[in-house]
Amino acid sequence: MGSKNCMNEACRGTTTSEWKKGWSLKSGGFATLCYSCGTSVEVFSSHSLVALLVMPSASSACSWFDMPYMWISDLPMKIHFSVKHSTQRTLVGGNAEYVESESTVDALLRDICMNTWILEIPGDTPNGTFATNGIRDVRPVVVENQIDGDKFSTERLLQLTKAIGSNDVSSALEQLKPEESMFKTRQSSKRLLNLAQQCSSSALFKTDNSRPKEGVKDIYESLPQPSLNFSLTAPLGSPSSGLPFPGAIVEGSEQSKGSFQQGQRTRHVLPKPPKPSPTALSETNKGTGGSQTRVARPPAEGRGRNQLLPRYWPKITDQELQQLSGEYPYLKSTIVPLFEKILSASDAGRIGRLVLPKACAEAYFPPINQSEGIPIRIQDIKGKEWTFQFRFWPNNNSRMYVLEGVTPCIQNMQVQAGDTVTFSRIDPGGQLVIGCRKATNNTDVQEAQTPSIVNGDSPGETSFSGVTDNPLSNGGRTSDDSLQRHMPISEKKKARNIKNKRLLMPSDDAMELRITWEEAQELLRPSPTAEPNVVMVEDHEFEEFEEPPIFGKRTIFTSRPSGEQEQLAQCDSCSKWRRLPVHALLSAK
DNA sequence: TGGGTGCATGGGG
DNA sequence: TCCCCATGCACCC
Repeated sequence: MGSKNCMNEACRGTTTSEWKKGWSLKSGGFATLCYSCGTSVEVFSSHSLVALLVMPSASSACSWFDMPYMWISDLPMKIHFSVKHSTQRTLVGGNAEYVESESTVDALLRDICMNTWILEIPGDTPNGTFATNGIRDVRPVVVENQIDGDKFSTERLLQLTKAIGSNDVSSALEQLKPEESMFKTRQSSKRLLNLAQQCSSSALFKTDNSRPKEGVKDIYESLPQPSLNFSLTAPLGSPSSGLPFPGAIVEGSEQSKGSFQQGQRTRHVLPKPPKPSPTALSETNKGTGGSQTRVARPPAEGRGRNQLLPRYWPKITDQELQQLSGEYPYLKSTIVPLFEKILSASDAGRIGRLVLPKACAEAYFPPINQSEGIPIRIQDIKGKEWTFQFRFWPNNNSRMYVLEGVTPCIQNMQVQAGDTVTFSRIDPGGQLVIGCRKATNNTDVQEAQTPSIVNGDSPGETSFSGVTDNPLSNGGRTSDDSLQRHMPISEKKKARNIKNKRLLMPSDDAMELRITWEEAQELLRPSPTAEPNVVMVEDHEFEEFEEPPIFGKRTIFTSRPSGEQEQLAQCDSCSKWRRLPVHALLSAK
């Protein structure tokens, strides 16, 4: 057995009181480090991390960092990290040569924070990788160093660092004056996009020093230009960009941690929202501006995304996206809407099972092989984390995916059947987020309430009272449940058969029909083009029309000089008042 | 007996 | 005709 060397190239020590495990190695196992280096790695891994990305001209800040800086191979930048530790000064210097877009830096830092990166310690340490191990409490701060380096003073850095030290990222960021805002030039946007894209396309970087840097440039060239939509809705990737990042790997040690995220992030793509089309993949909120346009967005790519029905496409406005982003001050810009579903009665019922569209489940949730499934953590938009059981049932040679245990969450969000639950993902990181949207019109509600609209009405009645009953408002048991319990089987089947959505009409229309025949009569009027024939019936003169009456503006009843009642309706075309056709009157009686 | 669980059924796309 | 999925329902505890 040969002598051991510390695998930190800067050390290479051969003697130590204790050998420690360092970063994971491509070849498996961990780097062997001397006690000192190993301890540094431990400290780094177990404490909050503060990363400051600064422009090269601020490289003087490097003198502050007391840890090996991280060279992200294949990326045209260096990031210096240091450990935020109670006994240590928290600051980092570094240089990121290509930083422009706030959103991309956010994405980068977010990824650093929430995922595991394999970072290479600079120098000739081909096997020297370093895992950040998804440090969750990282508070990344992006600090601009203006091209004019004077604006980015050491003093300023210290100010910011002080804020950081209190773990108050917001205040640290707020201290950044607008003129200090980074990322103002467009010059390097592509490179930054690429950077963030690479960061987000894999939670785990495998570095490869042997790869020529030209490859990076190729990726730049194929990147889309940043835009609001891009930054907010588009995952940082594009199929045409040649992603996944060629160096991306799924490290075995981390696979269990987020395997499904890996798979997605290496391929995800979210095309720009389609233009609102009259064919109804979109709906626009009344009286709102463009930012409120609710657009059905083809979701981020996932397994089987192509099979995703448009009805499950997330319909989310830019404004909502921004609101979502607002929930994550430093996570903004990469909330990726995945899919949504209008809650059915059974989804929102007491059983607590939310049926997931199969394609969505298979596209965006971890693959499961066992029927009992796996627990899955999903945050709501308030950041509260819920654990559901994601599982499936065999069903006709297929599967039926459900989320179990959703009742508390459903109740917490105060949603009910007809409301929409949305599933999004924070990228990078892959954290699933569940949100909700209240039904904006009765159609959605009614659709989900179909079971309540069963033959509860006796023949001859014209009431559509079932429409207004919300089955979820009383705990999910629908009114027809009790009815059906007392029905013979055949009647039950009949009742079920009536649950035909195509027979339904929007509630507004139904409401229109919740009137008496007398009231309906007032709405009858002759067709505008109809010419009456005057007929005498039992000495009474009636205008008779060939064409049936139509529903329209209310009619009025008047009395003739003879004392007889007649019904008049105003003609649309000529505005003249006309008598209603006799058969309308007769049938009304 | 009531609630939970898992599968079956059947309408509808 | 196939597949999805909302919901029914039998079984179990």
